[in-house]
Amino acid sequence: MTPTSYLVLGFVSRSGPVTSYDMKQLVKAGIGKFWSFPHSQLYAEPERLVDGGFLSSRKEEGGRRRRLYEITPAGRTELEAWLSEPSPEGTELRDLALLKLYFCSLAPSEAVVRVAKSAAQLHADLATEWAAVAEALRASADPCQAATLELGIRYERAAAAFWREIAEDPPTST
Amino acid sequence: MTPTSYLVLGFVSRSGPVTSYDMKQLVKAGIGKFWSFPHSQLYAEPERLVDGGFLSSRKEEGGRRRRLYEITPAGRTELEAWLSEPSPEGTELRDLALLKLYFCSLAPSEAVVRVAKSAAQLHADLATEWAAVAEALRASADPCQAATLELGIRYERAAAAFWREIAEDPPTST
DNA sequence: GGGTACATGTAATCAGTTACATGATTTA
DNA sequence: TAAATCATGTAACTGATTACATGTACCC
Repeated sequence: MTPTSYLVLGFVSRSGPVTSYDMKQLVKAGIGKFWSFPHSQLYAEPERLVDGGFLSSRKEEGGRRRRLYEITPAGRTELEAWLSEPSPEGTELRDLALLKLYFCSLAPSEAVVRVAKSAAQLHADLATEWAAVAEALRASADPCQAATLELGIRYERAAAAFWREIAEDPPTST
Repeated sequence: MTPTSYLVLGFVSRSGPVTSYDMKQLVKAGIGKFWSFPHSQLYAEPERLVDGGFLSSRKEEGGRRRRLYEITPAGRTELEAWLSEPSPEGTELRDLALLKLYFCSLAPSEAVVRVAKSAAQLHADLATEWAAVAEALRASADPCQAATLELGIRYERAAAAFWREIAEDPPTST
């Protein structure tokens, strides 16, 4: 079971019979803001879960003949067990700008400033964008999704501040 | 070119002739704290870069006959171009605990509290651990590496605080 | 001198990425 | 009715993960 497996199990369990395209939309509207899941995986992964007995699938008769997925008892058991057990892994913070900063001693300080300014702008924009999304979620729907976005927003704000500091006083300048 | 490519290019450029094992150690000491690179990639990727003309390799004669890598002019050009251009991608925040929180409406609130408490402890521990590493780096060596870790530390502190709040007032309780 | 941990890789599998391709709806 | 966009997948490739395997140094 990969993270994608649990993502799919969660969507199917929460949103009833869904298609891969539905999940693609759900990703785009929420978790996908900071953890990207390519849509081809949202087509491939449910098939694996059907093979494993965690989902059942059926095809629409008319129209687009889409594949609809539903969770099985085994799938529900698996998901609930996973949700209940602590995660000891910590966070992967994958950021190419940060990797560039890591090697900034190899670059001229103008380059570092350029990268830092662009990152500061980006993270500031993302923070405001997500804040709007979270606001909408909080009002209408699931507080769990809103809470998840909240950590993302806090990260984006911290990142924006951090990159502004780097742009002002790049580590190579000393 | 993948992120791993640039990681390897950066290490080889910064630390002169290095072996894959050296890079494994470098990862472990720094960037690997929040972005994991499995050691098998640190063996595979340099070979790809040699094929592409970005690195040269030679074998030690005596002893362990290890493979040592050095950067070529083409490799240096590639690395410097990459370092100088802004990164528009943003950060991937991959965290299984956060994914669990995203689906917390499917779990009993005791489970959410359990996961949140464990995550709070974990992130608090990581924050103090990295702070020590960053302190050592700041004193002896490269301020760029220390700066990079700094964002990691801020994230860990924010995450620890966030999860404490979740544990106290889980979203499902309402 | 036997065990343990460090060091150095390889191999097999599988997931993830990118690109391609086509059918169905809407809109101009 | 043609164009554009939304919807729904498939295929090829390649990188990442996991597991295996063996050699070397150190320490008890």
